[in-house]
Amino acid sequence: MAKPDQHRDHTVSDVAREAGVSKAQAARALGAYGAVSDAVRSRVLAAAARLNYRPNLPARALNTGRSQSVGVVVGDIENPYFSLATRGISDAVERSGLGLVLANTGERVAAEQRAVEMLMDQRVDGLIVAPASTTETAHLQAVVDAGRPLVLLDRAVPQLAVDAAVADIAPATREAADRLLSLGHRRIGYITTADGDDPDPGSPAPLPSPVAARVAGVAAAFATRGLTWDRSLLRSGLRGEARIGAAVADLLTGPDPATALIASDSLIGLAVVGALQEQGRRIPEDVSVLMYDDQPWARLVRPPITVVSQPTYDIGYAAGARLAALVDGAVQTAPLDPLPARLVERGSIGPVPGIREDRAGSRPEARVRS
Amino acid sequence: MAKPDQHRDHTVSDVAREAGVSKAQAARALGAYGAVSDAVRSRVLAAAARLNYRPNLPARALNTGRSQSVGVVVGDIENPYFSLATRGISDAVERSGLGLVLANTGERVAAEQRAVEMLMDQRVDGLIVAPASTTETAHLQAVVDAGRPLVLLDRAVPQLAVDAAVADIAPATREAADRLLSLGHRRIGYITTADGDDPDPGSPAPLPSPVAARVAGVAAAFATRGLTWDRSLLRSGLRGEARIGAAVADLLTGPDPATALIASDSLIGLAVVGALQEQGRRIPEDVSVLMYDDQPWARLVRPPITVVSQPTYDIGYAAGARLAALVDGAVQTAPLDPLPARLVERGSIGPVPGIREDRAGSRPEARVRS
DNA sequence: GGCTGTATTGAGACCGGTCTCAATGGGATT
DNA sequence: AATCCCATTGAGACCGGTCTCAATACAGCC
Repeated sequence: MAKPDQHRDHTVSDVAREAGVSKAQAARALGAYGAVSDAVRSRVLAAAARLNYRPNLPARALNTGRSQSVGVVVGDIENPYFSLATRGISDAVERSGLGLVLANTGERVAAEQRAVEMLMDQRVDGLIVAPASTTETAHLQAVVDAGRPLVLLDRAVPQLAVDAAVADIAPATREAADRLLSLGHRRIGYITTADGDDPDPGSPAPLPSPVAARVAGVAAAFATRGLTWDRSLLRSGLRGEARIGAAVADLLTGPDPATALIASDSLIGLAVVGALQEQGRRIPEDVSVLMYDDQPWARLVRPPITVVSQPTYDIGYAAGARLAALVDGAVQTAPLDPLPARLVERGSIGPVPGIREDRAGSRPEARVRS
Repeated sequence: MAKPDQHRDHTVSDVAREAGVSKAQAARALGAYGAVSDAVRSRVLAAAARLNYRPNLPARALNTGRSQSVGVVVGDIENPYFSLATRGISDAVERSGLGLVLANTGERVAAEQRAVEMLMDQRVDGLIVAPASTTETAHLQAVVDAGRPLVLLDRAVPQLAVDAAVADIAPATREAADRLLSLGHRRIGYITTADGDDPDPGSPAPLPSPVAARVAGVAAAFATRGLTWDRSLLRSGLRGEARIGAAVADLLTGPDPATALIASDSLIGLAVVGALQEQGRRIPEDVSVLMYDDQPWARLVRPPITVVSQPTYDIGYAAGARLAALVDGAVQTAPLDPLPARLVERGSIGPVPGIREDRAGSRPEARVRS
């Protein structure tokens, strides 16, 4: 029954023979390049259809050096931020007939380096990368040096002169922090998965740029009021619900606990809200909560979560569109401008609970682990 | 400044010359195939390192016919189900050193056909597809005929003799429906994005298999009690929050409204819960809600949502692992067995509101459009 | 020591396209 | 009608690997 599929699909030469023209002419007609007369073109195309000819893309890639596809390197496709951005990228590059090669790094720099290398070996026409590190970027510089278009996603890298599709989160962050300050909050905790706690106080924190920008925004809001944000309330490098829950518990206990928490992305927000529920803390009566990324569920929970909303799809789309343009040979155009983020106020932030003196009872410490 | 990057990266021949061996031997050492003495191998590898040699993957793909990558075709990467499954796939195939080429179809068959064709042209080593249609599968049959490994994701196709990584949702569905029945519900609405309402009553509905299985499970639960599920409560082909909201409103009005709603995936669940909140219906007092896929937010909303939970990541991982095995030349092994789904009861389902006679007041029809 | 068998080696064809370059041919120019 | 031009055509090199095959080398054997 199963004949030993000896049928080896047809090649340009087969089509040429079938159409009665030279291989070169057939190739030109099929590849839509060079000069071909209408008569020859239609005969070749007809022959190709008759034989059900399909081009061998690797062969084409071999001698053009381009593969009609772009690489996308993200930290975690499972993160709604990246999956939505990827959708935007996909929609954008598809319009240019480009395919998508995806690589997941788990936010590990080593994996990112391998992925980028592999994609370059594959001769992708361009690369979109959400860099895991702001400092270890030699592999990205190598992409630039090799002359391949590169667009960064979500995170800019100062020392890299390439386009970056990012949101302008500083203003909305400052606005959000200011809102918390006007509600009386002074102890504001910030929780992020990103690495880069600065062990040497005084040295600039090597946090990924968007996180750094957010943290800076918070600090700026304090500074505007002549106050100083207590940087010890920044918790970074937190992976997994358990560790985030522990950080939440930790931030809310002790002599001078946080009264508001900022979650650096929706995955963290999920863990924070879950931990608070589990620990019996009420939002916003006991703790105010602010989150980055406006996921659909944010307005369904009770109370709905106040968020800094980013146009994630659009950011991905912008990255894809710009990369497609560069692949098409656009000369260096104006840099991509950051897309606006905005504060969406919902019910999860409220006035600071009580005054320091009479806080007993409003913070049910015993209810941990319901 | 920008020197005309004339440097054309090094090839096997360059390495061979540098190592003082023949091109053939260098290629064998670099490609890790054929017979090479230790002495030659180490000299070649050293030379390669010195020149910073990188293989040209398209060239390799050209004459091996394999590209060290697999294609993944999903309906919508933005859907948490697919992004999580994709993560599983990615983790699984990465262990075999395979890359991932992603294609988004928007659940459109035509786009799926184009994507599959393109991936085949690219000579991917295998394909994972979540087919948009159960009936239009000629392009998938073509993959099989071409001898490329194919694994279906989430949805099986009866007439296609290939592996499928799916969840066994029928039992959990029957259990869920039975639970609703025992709570007194008789009017159960089912809402899905999938196409395939059967216009000809009597003809088998061409719903994608998992949806068909779920619908069948509901009907079976009714049948077990000697009842019949009113199929007019099935709403399919619903894309976009607006249309889902309208369907919800529609199902809940009229002489014999639904008292429970089943959302076929988490995106729909989101829209349903949102619509209910907006329309001023209380869960579960006015309407019971059941959803497929246990997203993290399901237990954070008030009340937490009762779900049929699928091991989505594992399904993706299983698909990826099986495909990798097939790519490695595994002979047809035992079919993948379905992974278990289970009912997770939370607070979103409750007894049917009142008895038909005195339902006034418990269903606030006027509150629509708050 | 001569013989057979296996491990290495190098030359060169080949994969399926693209592209250079010289040759061909018809139309426009004068 | 002769000349020039330009569009079209075909032959064949080439892209950077893999792989076949004959040649060579070295081992163990009688």
